[in-house]
Amino acid sequence: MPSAPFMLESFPRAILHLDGDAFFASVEQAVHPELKGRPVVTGKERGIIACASLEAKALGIRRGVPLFAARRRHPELVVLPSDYETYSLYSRRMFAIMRRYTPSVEEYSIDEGFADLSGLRRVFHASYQAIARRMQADIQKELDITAAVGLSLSKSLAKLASKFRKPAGLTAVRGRHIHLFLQHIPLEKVWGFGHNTVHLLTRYGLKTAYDFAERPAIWAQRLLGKIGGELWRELRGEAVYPICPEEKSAPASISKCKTFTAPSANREFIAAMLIRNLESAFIKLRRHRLRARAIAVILRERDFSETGLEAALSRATAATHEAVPLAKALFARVFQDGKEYRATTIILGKLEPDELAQPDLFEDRLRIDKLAQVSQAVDAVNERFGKHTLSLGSCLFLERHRQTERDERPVRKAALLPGETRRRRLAIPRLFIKV
DNA sequence: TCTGGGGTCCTAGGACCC
DNA sequence: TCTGGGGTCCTAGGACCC
Repeated sequence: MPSAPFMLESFPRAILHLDGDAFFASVEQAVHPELKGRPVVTGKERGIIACASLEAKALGIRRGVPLFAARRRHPELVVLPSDYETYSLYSRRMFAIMRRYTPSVEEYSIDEGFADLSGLRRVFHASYQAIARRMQADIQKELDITAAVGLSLSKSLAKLASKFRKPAGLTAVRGRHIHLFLQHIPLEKVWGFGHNTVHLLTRYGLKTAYDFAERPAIWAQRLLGKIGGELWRELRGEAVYPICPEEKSAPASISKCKTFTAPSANREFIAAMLIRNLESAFIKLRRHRLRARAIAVILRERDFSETGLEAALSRATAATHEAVPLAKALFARVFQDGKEYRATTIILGKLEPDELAQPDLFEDRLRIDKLAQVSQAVDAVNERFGKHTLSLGSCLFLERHRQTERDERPVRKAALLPGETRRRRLAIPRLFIKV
């Protein structure tokens, strides 16, 4: 296949993508060294593998697989519940190490980040690869976990490069080698090409990322819209997507979804599950010091099809009780008798900072203040004694269905560095309040 | 691969207004 | 109460990500 380097008009950048290897499982092994060398998976609490250690991956175990299936074939698996507090602690430490080299670090997810190294060769008297290697070495030495790194001219290319040699690899793709690199990359590996897009591109006879990048720009743009045009440029080495070093901004929406193991047609039960989701979502909303102006209710049927409705609240609120009537009304319109459902979802949307909320002259101040106080008191109790210790009377129904499960977490926790904090939880019986 | 949970962004089309 | 063209806002739904 004839191929020539892609010509770049803008000044090339040095973008690094760092990806923690089997992050959750590796952190567990770092905190519990006795688990090293053993096949470890996390996700016990959901019954689905959230992360598989390198040893587990070697056995063919992948994330998303039901635990019982993996366990049946591999009884030696070490199955752990997720411990997000510790994972995010390690995540913060990992990004802190990256930021020693440049402030231009983007925390893309808990285990992945980007950094813009452009112009740093002179500062460090080292090549970009050498800087990347130091970063990797720091992480391995200080955190006892490994990370794969990709280095190239755009985020999309750097992300492809970091996946090229895993675990712990370093792959640099120079401008003049992009066209060769892309010939090894199947379409589905490209960040932003999902199932549907790959299927569409395949119908046009494309197989690799190179096939896509080698088409005319206008073709990509017309076929795949804005994203298509952007990815086309990114894959040719133009840094279209900037590194966003800003703190993760407030979320645009907060959702809570819960699947019940056996699909159910029981209206009362499903409604109770939904209100439980609503509570969880509002707890998270208040933790972010936000108010919601809209809520959506979605029900997932046995066949995985979904129906839902969204509606605006009469005012932005952070009090669960204010949203209950609307949630129930939406539920009544979405729910169909006789249909079996397997999951409920609540989405809080149109979020705004809590402190901006202006009281409306005609509102019932007393009632609103009271409800706000109730929510605050509930949060305080739950914060101290565990989520859902106090919940709405509407959830009482769930108590009859609740299965008691105890976590068998290993007792040891990661040691904290000065200035780091961790929240503690206490288990006490659940209470219910009726409003 | 029979499928968990939490997000973001884009686009088309309708409602409504001049 | 016949009708062009354009703008904005909103919602539903698709697609994708980790």
